[in-house]
Amino acid sequence: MHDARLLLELGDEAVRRLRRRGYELDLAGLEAMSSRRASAIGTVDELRAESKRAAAEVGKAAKAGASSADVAPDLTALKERARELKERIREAEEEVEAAEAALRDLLLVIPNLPSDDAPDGDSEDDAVEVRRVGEPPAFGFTPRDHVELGEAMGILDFGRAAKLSGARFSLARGPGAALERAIATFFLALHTGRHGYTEFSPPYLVSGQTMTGTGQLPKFEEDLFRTGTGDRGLYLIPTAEVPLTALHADEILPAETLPRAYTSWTPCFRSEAGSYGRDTRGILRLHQFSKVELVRICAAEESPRELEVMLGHAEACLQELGLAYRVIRLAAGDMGFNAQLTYDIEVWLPGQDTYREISSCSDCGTFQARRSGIRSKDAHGGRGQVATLNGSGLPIGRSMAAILEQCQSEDGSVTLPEVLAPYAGFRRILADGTTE
RNA sequence: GGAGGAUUGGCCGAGCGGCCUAAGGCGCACGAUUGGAAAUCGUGUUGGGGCAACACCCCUCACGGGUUCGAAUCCCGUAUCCUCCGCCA
Repeated sequence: MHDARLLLELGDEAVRRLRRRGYELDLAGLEAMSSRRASAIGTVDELRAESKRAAAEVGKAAKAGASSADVAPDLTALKERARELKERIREAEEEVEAAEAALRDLLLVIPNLPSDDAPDGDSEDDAVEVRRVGEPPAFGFTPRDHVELGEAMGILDFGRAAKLSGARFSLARGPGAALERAIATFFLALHTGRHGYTEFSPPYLVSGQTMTGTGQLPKFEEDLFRTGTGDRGLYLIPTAEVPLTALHADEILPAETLPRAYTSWTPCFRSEAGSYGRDTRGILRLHQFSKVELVRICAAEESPRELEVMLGHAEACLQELGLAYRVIRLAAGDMGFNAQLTYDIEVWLPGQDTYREISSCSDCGTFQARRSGIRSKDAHGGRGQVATLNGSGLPIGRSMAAILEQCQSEDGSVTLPEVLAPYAGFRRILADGTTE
């Protein structure tokens, strides 16, 4: 959420930057709502001050009345005046409430300002490639995709997943399930051990308030799974970013404890409304998948640097696995609601003969922190704004797909990256699903 | 699900319907003292908002209502935590 005052200070600059992501800011409307709120608050404050004075007078008069009986009529008049004031305060408060609600409703749907580093455009075609790392493997045969490989080996079973839950679910079996666990554990060990992240095991069901704080609500309700009993409604997290970022909602963090680096391996639930027909094959786009997430909270001015650091941590996953990938910078109009700058990492998928998204690392600046009330305080009591960043480090399913496809042999076996063997307990999955 | 108890500032902890502009302590910051430190002394220290303003004003004692001229204090509701019972992986 934006600070109305900062947005107004930026003025036409804000309009220009938001236009880059296809949002038309009504500056005049914002200005009007903002000053309506300010004047309403001013009115209430004045009336309250007067009311406090009136109450004090009544108190004094009452005390005086205890010693002389003839002040009683005076006292009644004073009380009457105080009562009238209260009436007027009530009316003025209604106006404040209405003005604040109107302003907040507007602010909540304005997306973050894109950084000037984000290229122009509004589609994935407008992204700019930053670098390519690793060589896509050259096969002397036609590489199979992960669905073909996984089903042939009997480690992925889409038919039974559909029987259980319908479309867009997957089921891993035997070495497939072990491989998922191995990948996740490997990523966690890398981030907690080498990159200095603190691991969390958070709730997967969170309140609407938490979803609002991280910006999923009110705009993206249709993307979420909702559950509840009685009148209690909870949402299934679409990513661990939600609980990890909201952890410190309404808290003031000591500046010297920044940056905070958090990681968590959780299931993620997404309705994928609006993606009908896209990526219907395999484990690339599911209603439920698991992911190791990275979240960083830092001083506001550090966020561009922190983004590069976090991107490096996500890239390290692929480098360690020896997988070919590239990094792109998303166009202003193609970024998520909260982001001011986003890098995507795309891994090479031989089965599709293309690079596909495997990680999205975003700098949300102060946008998300303001919305959820995360602040900082230095040793001298000075208050500071904090920035939040989040990135996948990495999703398990897509990582597994990339491993199966990039590490396959002509005989239908898959040789795991060296680093995974200790976690998986085997180094190869043969065509018949046995391991060695 | 049932019965009781609790919720006060960064932390602990007092608090009679008006002098709560919240005692006291701890912690922290700054200063004095010191060769330097400890100890000691002094000062400051909840967080928001209105405003050009560190002036002034308003709000904030879990949250939301109510009673009252006036609520941390009384009443109602909600949330969370604790204890016990029930159920349960």
